[in-house]
Amino acid sequence: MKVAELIKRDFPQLAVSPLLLLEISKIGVLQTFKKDTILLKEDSYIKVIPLVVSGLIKIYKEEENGNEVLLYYIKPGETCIVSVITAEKNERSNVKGVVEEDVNIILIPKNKLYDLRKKFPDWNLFIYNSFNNKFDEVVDMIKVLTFSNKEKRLYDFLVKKAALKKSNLIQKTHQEIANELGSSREVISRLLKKLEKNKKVSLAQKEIKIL
Amino acid sequence: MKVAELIKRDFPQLAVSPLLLLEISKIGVLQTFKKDTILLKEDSYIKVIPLVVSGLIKIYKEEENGNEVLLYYIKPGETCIVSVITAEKNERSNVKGVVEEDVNIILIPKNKLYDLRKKFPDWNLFIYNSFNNKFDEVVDMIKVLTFSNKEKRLYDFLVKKAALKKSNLIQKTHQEIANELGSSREVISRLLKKLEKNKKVSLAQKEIKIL
DNA sequence: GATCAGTTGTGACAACTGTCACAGGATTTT
DNA sequence: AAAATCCTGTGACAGTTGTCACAACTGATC
Repeated sequence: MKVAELIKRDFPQLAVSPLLLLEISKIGVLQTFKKDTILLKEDSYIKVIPLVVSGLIKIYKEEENGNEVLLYYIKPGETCIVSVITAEKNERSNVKGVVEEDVNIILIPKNKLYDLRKKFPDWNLFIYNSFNNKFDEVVDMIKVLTFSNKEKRLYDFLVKKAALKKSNLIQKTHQEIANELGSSREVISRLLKKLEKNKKVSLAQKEIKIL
Repeated sequence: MKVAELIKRDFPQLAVSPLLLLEISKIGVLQTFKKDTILLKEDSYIKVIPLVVSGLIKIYKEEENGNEVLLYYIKPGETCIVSVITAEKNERSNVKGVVEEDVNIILIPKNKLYDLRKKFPDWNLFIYNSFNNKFDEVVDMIKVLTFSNKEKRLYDFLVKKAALKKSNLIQKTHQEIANELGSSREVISRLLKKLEKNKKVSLAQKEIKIL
């Protein structure tokens, strides 16, 4: 499939302007990455902006001592908003991007951003939208972190992940979940057992089913 | 002082483009608000975008049951990024904005946003910058909420507040601090005592001094 | 200076979370 | 099928946080 068609299918926000669509299909390059590929390291400069066509990318924030928290996922039809903004400011990334499920992404060279921003008001709206969505997500996370316990945080995480995967089966180890939530394996195991007891999930090896 | 001069003084980011400056001084209206004025309610539509000239605005996220958390402050030279984006999307606000210290702000009518975005690339960069800064702040907050205890969160809060006030004296009751951090008064009192014992702060009625 | 409202201090207790220790399943490799 | 490795379950314990109860202090007003 051509880039232009992919865009039409997955980026309805952009579809309003055929001109922008044409531009992106001209400057964008379609590429595939496998699960666990590190697309973006902390402290590195941004060279390309990704538009996700299929698959899932996860964005982490790292702590000095090696800990990390998952901030959010980037799903098809979205771009990595922190990449865009960091690139425009010519700064280094302060988050980490890893492929969660094999992705197809359209890569736009960083040096085209200026043109897009200047020539296509639609591009800005798209960025504003993306920004708004991710901002809402992290603010919601702050709400949960402030007022709820780990059990709710864990359950929210599972439900959101299932929605993104469009499947109620989550294939992750307790350790992986602990890493993404910035907790410890034992705590996650305990809470999952509790959720199982309360008929919220069912458990198997490397597999959690949302009920 | 005229709006144009205020902008020149307080919005160096915008100063690059005399044209944009001129435009804002034409469409902006200078206005003053007293401490505790509610500038923005949750669920209300955005009518104007504020550019803070002096003073301080605080942005809250509310929970269903009445709890709230402080997300960040808006200081001179900054705009309310969520207002801009919410306005562009024609949605209702999902945060609350309150005057923390008497403010002078330049108000820009919402319906001028489209023009600014379309005609002035500088405006977009300004928005991108603001966005980036606030995003960093909330992400940092997530880091602290995930990996640190309330004592660090409290101390970080006090230090940041002092920096914004440009004074090491913070005039707040323990209850007010508890509300802003989404905690309870007793916990804050206890932790402040502990900080005092460790020579990090000194305490008096309605007053905390950072040492 | 007595009263009162608002603010701060503190002990007791329960719930939650992280850590350590170790056992026991499940899967893969040999 | 034995061994090795990875994954999960669980008890014990300590530190943190929220809540309740109540005392004590401060500043303002009468």
